[in-house]
Amino acid sequence: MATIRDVAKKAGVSVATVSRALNDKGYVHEDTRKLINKAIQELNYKPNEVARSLYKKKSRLIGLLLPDIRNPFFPELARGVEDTMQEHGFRLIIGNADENPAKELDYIHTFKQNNVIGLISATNQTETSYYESLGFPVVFLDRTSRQHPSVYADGLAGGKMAAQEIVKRGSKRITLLKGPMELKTAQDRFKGAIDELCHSNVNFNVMTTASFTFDDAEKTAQELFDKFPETDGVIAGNDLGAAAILHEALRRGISIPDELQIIGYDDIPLSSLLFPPLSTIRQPAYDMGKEAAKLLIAIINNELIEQKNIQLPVTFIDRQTTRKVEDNG
Amino acid sequence: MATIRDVAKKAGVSVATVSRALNDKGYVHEDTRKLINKAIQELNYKPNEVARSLYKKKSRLIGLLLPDIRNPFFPELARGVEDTMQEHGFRLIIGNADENPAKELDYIHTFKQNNVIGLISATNQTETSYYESLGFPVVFLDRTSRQHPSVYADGLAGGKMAAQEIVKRGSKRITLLKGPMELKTAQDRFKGAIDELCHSNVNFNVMTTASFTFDDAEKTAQELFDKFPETDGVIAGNDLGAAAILHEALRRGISIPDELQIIGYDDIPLSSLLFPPLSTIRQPAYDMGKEAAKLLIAIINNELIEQKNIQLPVTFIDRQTTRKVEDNG
DNA sequence: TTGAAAGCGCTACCAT
DNA sequence: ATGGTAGCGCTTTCAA
Repeated sequence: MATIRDVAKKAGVSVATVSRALNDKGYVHEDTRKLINKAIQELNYKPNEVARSLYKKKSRLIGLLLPDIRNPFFPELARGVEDTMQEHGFRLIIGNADENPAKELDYIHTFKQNNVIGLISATNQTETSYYESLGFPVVFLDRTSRQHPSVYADGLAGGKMAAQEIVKRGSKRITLLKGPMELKTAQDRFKGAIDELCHSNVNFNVMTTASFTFDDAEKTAQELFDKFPETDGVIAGNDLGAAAILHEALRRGISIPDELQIIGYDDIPLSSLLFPPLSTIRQPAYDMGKEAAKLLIAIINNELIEQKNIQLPVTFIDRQTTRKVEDNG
Repeated sequence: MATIRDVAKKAGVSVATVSRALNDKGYVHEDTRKLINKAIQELNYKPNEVARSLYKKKSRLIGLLLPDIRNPFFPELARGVEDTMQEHGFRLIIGNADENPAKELDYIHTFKQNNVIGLISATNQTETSYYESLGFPVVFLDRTSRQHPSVYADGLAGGKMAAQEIVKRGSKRITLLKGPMELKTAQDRFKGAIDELCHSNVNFNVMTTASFTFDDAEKTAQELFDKFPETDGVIAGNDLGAAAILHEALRRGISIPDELQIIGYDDIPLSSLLFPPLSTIRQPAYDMGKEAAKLLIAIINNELIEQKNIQLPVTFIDRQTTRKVEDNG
């Protein structure tokens, strides 16, 4: 591996000059620059980012912490972050916290020890103390926060919307699935839904799901039909949960959406691939990632931030697990 | 951030002694060690990995390069790698190459510039020259290779198995979906299937899918039913593709599995959540990730490797997009 | 058993 | 416009 010394020697200049040429800082004569570039070419020289980072105490690396890489919502988020970071010359290192505080802390250390220049965290932990005095800016993604900059979708509105749409379409005995307690975003959408349901003229009951994983989704689905067989409308905590409900309903020969309506949450790519395609509340995952990246970059560049908590709107995606609305006039 | 100097000062010893204590190298008196540990505690000292890495030219970081983080197969792979690496004290940095050679190369540079100690690559590019003379070991995952160590599932057997099972269950006019040309693993399973089909007594035709993405899967599904309406059995290139076929078939009112049988490939978590649940050839993604991690660690530790190309078996998962087999005697 | 000092590759200050 | 050099935090000889 060629070093800056090798380049300097080959170009017949000092390392200081090479460094200046490399970073476009200070004066470098045009001819000298050409000499240097030639040497760089010939040696296939790439600056050692570790040495750079050691001196500057900042790398070009951004940490991205995901709670569960297996939930399709998060890769989508990650892509939004990645694409934006790429454009701005930052590189992403992704950590998967696995809904596990110990792993989360571990990754935060790794990020810190490797001099990341900033961190985007999409984990669910309430333990915000991990993020204090890290020495680099943090943006929370898919999570609200007062103290830290954050990007999230409007969960209250989303929950309300889900309830409105399913009621409007005629469900009378609704089961509302409540996501994990510790997940603030899940609680928001739950709260939005329950508010709306309380103000409407329908019966409903509430079931709590332990987590947003495949396994728990399947368990919850089974339980739902055993406990509340008269349900004619389900508002799920996320699309994975909705997919499991849909699956179980079809298995039991329940006709969708005639006997049972289902509304999911997230609009993960899989949702349109289900049959019938899933009606859901769409969170703009990719855009959320993009916004978080832009926000972090702005902070890194010390731009003044007009809005450090960005809330993105959600939309109802009217597919085929809900009936066509009757009134339209 | 406390440095090793601070610790040394506080403990009243030299930095060299602290370093020795830190790394369990050379002699350190028990009393001195206690003093040092106390200082480390009080200062909440964490060694700077960047400085370490600069000197040793090796970090504790492992690069993992994924072709497409949105395809659920890869997060599964990643989890296998991650869990094993975690156990051994290595940290993972994940890059998403997005099926894009430029991004792939870019990540390889990032890994190199950040002194990763090893790399696991699950990308599809045939461009193996990127991986020459990197200065650290590389293990290919979900990809065969002669020159480099690799871990993959038996695609030939998988394709053959898919064909056998669907023929055994009575499909007579089969459409075989062929994955992207540049994807060696896809070609293997295709080859396995077509070999078997040629030796059997059924008609079949072949359709090529552009890529293994959600969008292309949907397009291919539409096309299939337009072009080959008489198809009574589909062997898909992967589960995403199979899900799209299933979706389109149900949309057109085709009864599954009575009129049409479908076999997928991968067994991603979503497959059992579809309705009817998808019959598929299972690749042990998590285990593949684990094996790749173990192999890389062995190479890093200079252990002698008895087997540098590890092939894992695939299995047929008999769910409900295939009929029950008739003969069983 | 311990410490002084060199050096990993780079940047930035200060001379020239 | 260019170069010498200190120093980022750590590990590792080598000497004591």
